[in-house]
This record gives sequence, C-alpha cells and structure tokens, in this order.
Amino acid sequence: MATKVLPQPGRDEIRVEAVLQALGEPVRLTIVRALADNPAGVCCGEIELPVTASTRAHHLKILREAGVLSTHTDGTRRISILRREDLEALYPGLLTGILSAKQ
Amino acid sequence: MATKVLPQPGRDEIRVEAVLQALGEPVRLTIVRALADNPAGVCCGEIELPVTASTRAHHLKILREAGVLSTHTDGTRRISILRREDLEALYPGLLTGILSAKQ
DNA sequence: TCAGTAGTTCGACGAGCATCGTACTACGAA
DNA sequence: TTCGTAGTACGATGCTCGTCGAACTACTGA
Repeated sequence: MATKVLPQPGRDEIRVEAVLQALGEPVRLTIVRALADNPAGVCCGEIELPVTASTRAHHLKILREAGVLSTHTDGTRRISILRREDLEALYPGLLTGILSAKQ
Repeated sequence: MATKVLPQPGRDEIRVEAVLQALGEPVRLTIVRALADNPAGVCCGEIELPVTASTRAHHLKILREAGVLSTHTDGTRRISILRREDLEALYPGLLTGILSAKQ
C-alpha cells in the first residue's frame, strides 16, 4: 500500500493572505475544526458538511493549496491532517486563537 | 470638538468568520498592519494604498463591521484604531500570529 | 474481471465582492 | 458665507467564488 502525499506548498511558500482567505469560509472552518479534533487525520468523507462531494473536494483543495492541511492517500481514501507545526512556526498563536473561538 | 465613535459590533457580536474574511484581503491586511504599527490610531488617508478613496472607505467599513477596528471622528478626519484588546480576548494569539508573518 | 466505493475534475451558473467615478455630507479656515 | 478638504454613499461593472451535476479516475473485494 504505497501511500502518496498530494502536492502542497512548502513551508516557505505559504502566504498569510491565502491562509486567512481559506479559513474565512464557514465550510472550510468546519473542516479545520474537525481536523484539529483529530490529530491523527480524518478521511474527508467522514466530516459532516452541508455540501455535495464535489464541493467538499473543492474546499479541501483550497485548504491544501493554502498550506493549511496535508493530504495523503490510503487506498481509495484520502486522509487529511492539519499542518499544525508549519502554521505554528509561521504564525505562532494564529491557529489556537481561531480554534478558541466559541463556535 | 465632539468626537463620535462610528457604529461597530460589540465584543460579543464579533464572529470569527467575518474577522478572517476581513483579514484575508491584501488591501485590508495592509491597513491592519499600519494600524498595528500605530497604537494611537491612524487617519485612514495617511495609509498608502493602491486604491481610490472610495475603495479605501469600503475596506475600512468592512473591517469596522467585522470588529477589527474602531473609528472615531476628529473634525473632518476619522481616526481608526485596531481593536487589539477585543480580538486578543476573543482569539488569543490570532493577531500576533498574523502580524508576525513576514510580509 | 467486474462491480462498487471514494474522491476528483470539468463546465456551468448565480451570488457576492473589489473596484471605480460621481455625487454628497461634514467640518474648518478665510 | 464661501471655499477647500476629508471622507462616505451610491450605482455600475467585471471578476472571483461557492455550488452543483455529470463524467471520470483509482482502488478494493468478490
């Protein structure tokens, strides 16, 4: 089972505008909160969202390209993990600040 | 000289999606950075921006309505101040995280 | 090999947004 | 009162974005 990591920006390629814009959307913020609750990673289909599969894939792509999360394959599934370390290194406190917001 | 504070959301009315969406725009992020450098407040006309005055007013309104900044009048001028305390109380670390990003 | 499942990609569509110019308001100075 | 300055409000425009359905890919299990 050769897991493969989907293309994503390196830590030095992450731009704060892209991160903020990615996080400033309700559906994507829901995804990020779900990932934060599951440090081991989440299969994107498991997150309950009020959108279709294609829209979900769209949002995951935006989050991945912004550098917010990392995705690797696991059979037919794709596991997404929050890039906590990278975001904390670039913008210390940002993620915890956002996650501390009462829903 | 009766200075007047323009309408803005109370601390409990601030929503994290609105804040992130407001910050996820290059022009508005420039404004926030300028305000962060001037804790005493900045007259919006003083910030150098690549847009016209009407667009500038539009962005300031969005930032104000999101709860990111506070504006009060001073004669014909309007002084804007970053709502550091409120944001820090709601989302501890968020602002410093964003501002620590190398431009 | 074949069917089923997980997820992406593509094209289309409608809503929202950033931008502008113009007209307007509010204040200060002469 | 009149003029100039600082800024807002409004309407229009073009672009971006979120959403969807349908078609497609990739892997698993029978």
